Amino acid sequence: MARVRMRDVAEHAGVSVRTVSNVVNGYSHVSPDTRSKVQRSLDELGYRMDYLARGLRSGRTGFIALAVPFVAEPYFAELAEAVIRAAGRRDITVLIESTAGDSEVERRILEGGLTNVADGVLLSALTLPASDIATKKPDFPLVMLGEHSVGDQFPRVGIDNVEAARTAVEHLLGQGCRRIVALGRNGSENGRQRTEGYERAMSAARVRRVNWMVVPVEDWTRDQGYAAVRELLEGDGPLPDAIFAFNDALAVGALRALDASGVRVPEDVAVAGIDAIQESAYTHPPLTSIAPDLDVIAERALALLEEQMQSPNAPEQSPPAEVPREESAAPAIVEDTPFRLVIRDSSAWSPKTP
Amino acid sequence: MARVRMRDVAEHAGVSVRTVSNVVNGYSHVSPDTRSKVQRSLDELGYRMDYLARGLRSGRTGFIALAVPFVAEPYFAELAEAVIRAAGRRDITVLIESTAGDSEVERRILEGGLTNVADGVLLSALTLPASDIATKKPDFPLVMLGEHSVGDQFPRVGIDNVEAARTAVEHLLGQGCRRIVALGRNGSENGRQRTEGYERAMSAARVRRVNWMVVPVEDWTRDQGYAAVRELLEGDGPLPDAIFAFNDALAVGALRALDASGVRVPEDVAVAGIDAIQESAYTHPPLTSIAPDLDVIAERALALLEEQMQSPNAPEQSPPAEVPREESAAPAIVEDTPFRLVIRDSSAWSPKTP
DNA sequence: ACAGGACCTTGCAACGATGCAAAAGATCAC
DNA sequence: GTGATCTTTTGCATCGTTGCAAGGTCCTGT
Repeated sequence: MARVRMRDVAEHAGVSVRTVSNVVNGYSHVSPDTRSKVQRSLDELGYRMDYLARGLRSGRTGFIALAVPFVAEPYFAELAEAVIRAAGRRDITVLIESTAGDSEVERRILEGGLTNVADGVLLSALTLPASDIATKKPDFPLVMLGEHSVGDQFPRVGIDNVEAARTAVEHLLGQGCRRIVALGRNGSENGRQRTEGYERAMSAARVRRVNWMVVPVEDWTRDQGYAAVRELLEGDGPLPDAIFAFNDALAVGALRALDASGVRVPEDVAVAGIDAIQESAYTHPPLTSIAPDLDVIAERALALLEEQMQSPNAPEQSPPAEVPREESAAPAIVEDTPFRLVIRDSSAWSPKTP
Repeated sequence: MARVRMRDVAEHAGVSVRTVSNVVNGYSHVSPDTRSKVQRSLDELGYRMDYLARGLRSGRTGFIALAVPFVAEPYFAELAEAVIRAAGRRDITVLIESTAGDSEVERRILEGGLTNVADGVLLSALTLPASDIATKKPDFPLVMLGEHSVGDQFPRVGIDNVEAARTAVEHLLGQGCRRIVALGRNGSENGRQRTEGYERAMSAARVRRVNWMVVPVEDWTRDQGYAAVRELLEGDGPLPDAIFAFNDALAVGALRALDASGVRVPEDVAVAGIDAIQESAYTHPPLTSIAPDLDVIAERALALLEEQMQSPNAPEQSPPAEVPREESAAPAIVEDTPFRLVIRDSSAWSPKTP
């Protein structure tokens, strides 16, 4: 059975191809009679739209692309799930692309590598250096997820990383901890911001600088968290009384290392993370974490994307710019979405179940 | 800057559109002179292929679709990552679709809902009832992942679930466990097979039937594993001495429930799972599990898919079938891929680190 | 000098759908 | 009955690319 095209349906129903198209697209001026006749043929032949062909002609594919560094990282997987849910409510299909944390791939996406196949792009950039972001000005709908890009010339949706980190550290301070390790600084902007949140909280609590401690890692993964804490424990410095991990994956690794060394959590060392991935409710002990509202992030990101997709964009016929157009662009859209502090046993003494 | 088309490049370089196409596609009979001239224009104008248009004309999009029940389930996320890696080696882009475990969506995919946009489909079906699978005969390249479908008329790649389960249970038996609970039966074929593996192992070890125990769940998720074990512990029956969870997510939930109740693992109850998701190396204690080789699965699946994509398929002009074509189809291709038993502390007394 | 190739380049039509605008038919006021 | 208006249906061109096959040009061997 070869592919059924509109032409086939048209012949079967005895109408023109255009009329079939009208029925399929719910055009209003079609007589009920014709509509049902066509619909019957449609069903009978099992017609399915060729989205490629439609996309070619109409410029709309019905797809959006979501680019994340690693699909298998729980946070990104859960984010993807939220985006898929939100897109489903809008009859949009999500195409997920993995950048493998490669800045080359991220650059290619910024330059439009996915625009032919997707109407818009959600990019969760990991490594993209500020310089690249600053110079590019994409001519297609794009929304950045989660990362405060320096220039902020693209719309961005995500939690305020500084505030999130500060909230977590404040909580640990509130539990009486003072020697708090910040685990996870790396080259990323995100890492910088979470470091800043840590410093602000420590500073505000007047913790002596000698007790500050920032431990670098390469990636925000379980094994890096494990290795870093392992090293920390083997060192000869005094033990910290808390670990603030920049994400839950690091925290999971940290918990494992502490457990393996017989360090009690939270009695000896309290632990908190960021992301509140599902896994974090099942660690030993369950992990205190900052929970971004992924559904809100996805919803807002899609709304912003749709806004851009609807605006004519007017790339060519824009009237001669009055202002020389140098950085006179619209003010950056930066949406900070809400987050919650989820307190679990890893930082508190009132046991809870997942 | 509007979209740059081949026509624009052709004009800029002073050649025909077709020649540009030839250069872009690496056609061999192009003079070095022309090639470099075109290449220069290509770069200068920043040309990017419109994959939609190419796909429309040539029938090849360069995409394959991977449909999994839930992107956020670690096993599927890791599987997706493996598929993406394998596809990357072949210059294929993977489009990930989430079926949300909805058999309606799975059916739609089997009927070809993704064929316009993808050259082939990898489907990891969860709920698809045998009846549906049995009656459909897709006219596009399709490979099933992981699930032994009853009819097995589609190529399938994955571990032998019966053997995998048997291996895990044999290991627990080898540790001296006898009252082993199988955790995770549900309506799925996969669940049936893992139950069978459990039963075979128990039977072979001559464990008295009164000690067999199969606990049903709805989904193979952490919370279901937690709830089921919680219930088990609250019941008045004697405690099991081991839990064999049908996947690691269930095992993670089980471990948490045991931990919360103060049951020691593995001293009181040993635990083993299937999948060996990354998370399983970081549980308390680290989880013994069956590790399928995801890279092999992905690699073999793509190879089978490419085989189908290359074969002409000849759906219409096939010579009048000598045999009435009823179920005389080619023998099922079922590739069982290797797996390993990864022994960690949850079932053994020789401590290991992740 | 010329047929036969090999090499390079090109024009045309087509993939399956929709934008556009006009044609055909129906309805109504006067 | 006639034009005006509204509804319903249609034909044609077109989106950006590649398949096909032909048209050149330049060797090569005889």
